Amino acid sequence: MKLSNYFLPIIKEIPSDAKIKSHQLMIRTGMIRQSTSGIYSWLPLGFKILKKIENIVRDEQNKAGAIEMLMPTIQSAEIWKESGRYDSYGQEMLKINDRQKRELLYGPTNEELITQIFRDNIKSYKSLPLLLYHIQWKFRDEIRPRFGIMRCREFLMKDTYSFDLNEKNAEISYYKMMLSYLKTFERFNLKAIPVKADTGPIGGNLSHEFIILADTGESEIFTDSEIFNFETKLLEYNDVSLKKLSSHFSKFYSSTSDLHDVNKFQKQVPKKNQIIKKGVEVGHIFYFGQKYSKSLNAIVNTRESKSVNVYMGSYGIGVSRLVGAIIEANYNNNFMKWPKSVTPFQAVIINLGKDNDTVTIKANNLYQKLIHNKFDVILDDTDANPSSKFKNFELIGIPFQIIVGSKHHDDEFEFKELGKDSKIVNLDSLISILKEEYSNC
RNA sequence: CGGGGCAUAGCGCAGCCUGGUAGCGCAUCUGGUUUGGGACCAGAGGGUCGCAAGUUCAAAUCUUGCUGCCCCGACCA
Repeated sequence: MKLSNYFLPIIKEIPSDAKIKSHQLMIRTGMIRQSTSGIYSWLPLGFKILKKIENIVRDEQNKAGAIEMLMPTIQSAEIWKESGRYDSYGQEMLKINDRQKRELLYGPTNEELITQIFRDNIKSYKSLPLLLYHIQWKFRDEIRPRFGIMRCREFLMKDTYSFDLNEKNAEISYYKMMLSYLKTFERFNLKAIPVKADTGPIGGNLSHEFIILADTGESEIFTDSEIFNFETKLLEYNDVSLKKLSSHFSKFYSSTSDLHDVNKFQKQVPKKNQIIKKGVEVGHIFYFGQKYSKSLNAIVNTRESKSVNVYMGSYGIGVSRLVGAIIEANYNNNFMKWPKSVTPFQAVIINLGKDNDTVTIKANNLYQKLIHNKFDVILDDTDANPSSKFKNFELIGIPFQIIVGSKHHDDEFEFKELGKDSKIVNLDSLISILKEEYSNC
């Protein structure tokens, strides 16, 4: 992509409405623009990052054996009346009437709809276990939206639903998702801590929130530093691995403020290990058993020809919120820096030359070479001042810059990783460095 | 939903108290000089001053109502 052809509206001033860093940076770098309170447009840069995050979430869901589908944003009120949540969900639900005065709603979550689909189509234990997910926009009419996309009304969420024949199997599905979540967040270089959580309006009795530590977070967590001593890389989706996982995370104290037990915390966690920090909730998993399968009548036959209401769980990741959470976790005073897995461009070529001079030709040739090698790069081919180019691309946080100016010879390129000193490399090693850096993404 | 604040050019703001031809900075466009850390000169375009009503010879300015947005709180992914 050439910057001159791209849509990247950068703002020099800090927007007065934006109070936290991720919100400010997303506005300034032209990632998002507010449409109305709590509702945002995703401009090309932000959209690209959002999609990259979405794809990683998708990839890890697929690896865990979940199957993707897509349910609509608009749902009928009927099934919500059946489950009893049409009234109990409260004012966060956006209710809509169509021209026939039919009662519709913009889905805040999909337990009812997926359960309806399940009950209408699955009748046998042989179809179980089943993990279905979709990545779809949700709407929750927050009392007070704030912090940009961190607490907004319309947001992109991945939600998975598990269906099992009994409680024991359902627990396996639950821990599969827990493992999948840990692996997912690691791919963003984020440390997400699973903490025991309140089940809220979703209902149920086993639940973890996944919290990313950040001072601007809205959740407070209490945990044991030992909980971090855990390696998910070698764990697979089998009984042995899942058992290891569940025993590790039940061994150590970790709680949100809702369920926090001060005495237990003091007794169970050695002073030096006590962690009390703020964080951003980026995922939430629930096991709720037969809550919806009973109210919505989702029944399968067992091997013994008995009817059983299926045991279910639901598992959410705030995909759009993750964009903000990743920024909150990665910025410093001078710039933010995207993890390589989600960076909007893998590298930026900053051309400091003038029209048609040798520097510009060199920069264009490099651009072609990198495109040819399948790198996703952006070339700053504008005639802005060098200083503003440097500032802007630091702000945007692309991890690697290649600066092409008149200082260096034909086969010398200035290669700079954000936050580090630049070094001079030739074309071949430039390409192999980039290949190496992006080999895991 | 309670409390507070704001609404004037794309963005950030001044003007309002004390009514009298709409301003500044940044951004944009044109021309020129620049080009390794947010450059300079000259010029240009861009506004039903959130909406509606009222007071007045005259309203961005005073009054009333409405709408939108932001902040604090309770609530929540």
